[in-house]
Amino acid sequence: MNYKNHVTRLSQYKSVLQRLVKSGIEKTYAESISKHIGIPATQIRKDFSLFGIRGNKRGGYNVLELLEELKVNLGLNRDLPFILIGYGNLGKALARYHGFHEGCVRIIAAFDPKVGVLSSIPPIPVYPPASISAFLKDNPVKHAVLAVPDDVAQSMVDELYAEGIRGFINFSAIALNIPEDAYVNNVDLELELETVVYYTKEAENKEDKEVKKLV
Amino acid sequence: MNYKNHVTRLSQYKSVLQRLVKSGIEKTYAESISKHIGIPATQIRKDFSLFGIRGNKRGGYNVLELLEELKVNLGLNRDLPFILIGYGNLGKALARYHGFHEGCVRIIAAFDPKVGVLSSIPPIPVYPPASISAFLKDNPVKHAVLAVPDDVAQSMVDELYAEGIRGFINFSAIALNIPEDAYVNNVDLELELETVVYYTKEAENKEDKEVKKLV
DNA sequence: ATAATTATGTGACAATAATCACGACAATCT
DNA sequence: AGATTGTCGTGATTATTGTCACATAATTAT
Ligand SMILES: NC(=O)c1ccc[n+]([C@@H]2O[C@H](COP(=O)([O-])OP(=O)(O)OC[C@H]3O[C@@H](n4cnc5c(N)ncnc54)[C@H](O)[C@@H]3O)[C@@H](O)[C@H]2O)c1
Ligand SMILES: NC(=O)c1ccc[n+]([C@@H]2O[C@H](COP(=O)([O-])OP(=O)(O)OC[C@H]3O[C@@H](n4cnc5c(N)ncnc54)[C@H](O)[C@@H]3O)[C@@H](O)[C@H]2O)c1
Repeated sequence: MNYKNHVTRLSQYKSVLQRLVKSGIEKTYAESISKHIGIPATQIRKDFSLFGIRGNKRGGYNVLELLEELKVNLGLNRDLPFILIGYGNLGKALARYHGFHEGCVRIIAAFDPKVGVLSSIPPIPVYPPASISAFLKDNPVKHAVLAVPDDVAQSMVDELYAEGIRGFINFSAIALNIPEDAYVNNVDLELELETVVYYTKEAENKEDKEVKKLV
Repeated sequence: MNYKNHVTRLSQYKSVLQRLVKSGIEKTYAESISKHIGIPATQIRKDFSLFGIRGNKRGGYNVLELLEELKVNLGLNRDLPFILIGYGNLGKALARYHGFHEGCVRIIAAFDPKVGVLSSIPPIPVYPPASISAFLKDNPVKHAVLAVPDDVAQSMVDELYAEGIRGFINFSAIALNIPEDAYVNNVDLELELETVVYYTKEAENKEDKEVKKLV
């Protein structure tokens, strides 16, 4: 199966652990985490091993401790403000999402030219893009979510990089050029829908083949 | 680097090709596709080779033909209606996104209990969940986007599977159980933001190391 | 005490994926 | 026509990733 990569998996583990904490569970096991997310227990242990996370022989893992170690390894054990560029369809959805507040990630402000003046009506304040520079001088943010139209994405990255942003989540479909010391995560939602079509077709074909075999 | 997998890449190639078509470009080369998305040209050729896509020796690829072949291989050369379950923050964003209409993927209806009666005001009609079954009897849809709260996701999958849906895009954070002949693509947006934090930290550390080396 | 049980942790192995090196061959040039 | 160039296509090679088997430690049972 496709478990993506070790960092993604670490984040998935963290997500499960957060839910365990919420339900008041104190101890867990590789095997039971596996049941939650469908990643083999041995893979989970291997990942932990890789990151130097250790449990108790025969005793599994203390939920709170494990969660803390996962956070440390992911760099999520600190305040993590994000800014949001583009308060359109997708930007609004992200801004209004309350799940983030339970995690470590917080969107603290959005920027969109549609807003003439600064406004604090939505869950987060929305400012005109011209004020990004000033905002970042007061708020040491390192991460930005780009939910702007494809054709302005690159120029926004350039500007944001110049202002000190080093981590980007890019929802536009175009590839962005950035310096070595920054990181972009491209999230292409259209692609996410399309690949499902492929794999669904695959499943169909497999069935066909099996049917053929039986004949 | 992390180019995800061959299917994802195929979809990326398709996306570039669509843009080339729009700009009226007729011929392209592995090397120029590479420039657009940052995937090495040899990887691109290897992928094409794997899927039996062939170009012209020294002549590159005919854009329209290549696009068509990519679509065929991805299973996107046909009508691909999706239904959307959950018309909340994220559901609305997806429903209102116009990029889909230019591609092959179309969301034709949404279902949400907040709508008491059927309504056609938004870009797509939104119906109460009780009418899913009836709707699918009239419309042979195979794919669904799940943008519902975490705690109802599994029960919706069960219901949708029973009604014939075989491909799912799941935006909730919990893993879904499905039969072998169906496919779920989990898209966890919180995780997408979090992993950026990790990689940004990595870049920082790398810098630190280099600084150390110089000292 | 000793044995049995149940997890963890990790090195060895297997599978998968990416890169490289180079041959084939069509187009263009001389 | 023959040489040259540019691009493709792919087998061989290397790197990455996942799986497995089993040694190890803690706990429980006898
Ligand atoms: N909405 C979706 O479901 C969806 C799906 C796939 C991809 N995407 C991609 O996500 C991105 C955003 O999509 P959307 O649907 O939210 O688009 P949208 O048009 O609704 O929103 C874009 C927003 O960006 C703002 N904007 C424009 N220039 C700006 C600038 N320089 N600085 C700050 N803000 C600026 C616009 O005013 C607008 O509000 C696009 O690249 C789109 O291709 C969206
Ligand atoms: N919005 C985001 O940015 C974001 C980010 C990360 C994850 N998510 C995840 O995406 C999912 C949706 O998030 P959201 O922000 O859109 O939530 P939301 O609460 O705004 O929307 C959920 C919608 O689902 C509807 N719903 C409830 N039960 C239903 C049912 N049985 N059938 C059909 N519809 C039903 C609700 O009426 C609501 O409109 C959640 O699982 C959330 O964790 C969202």
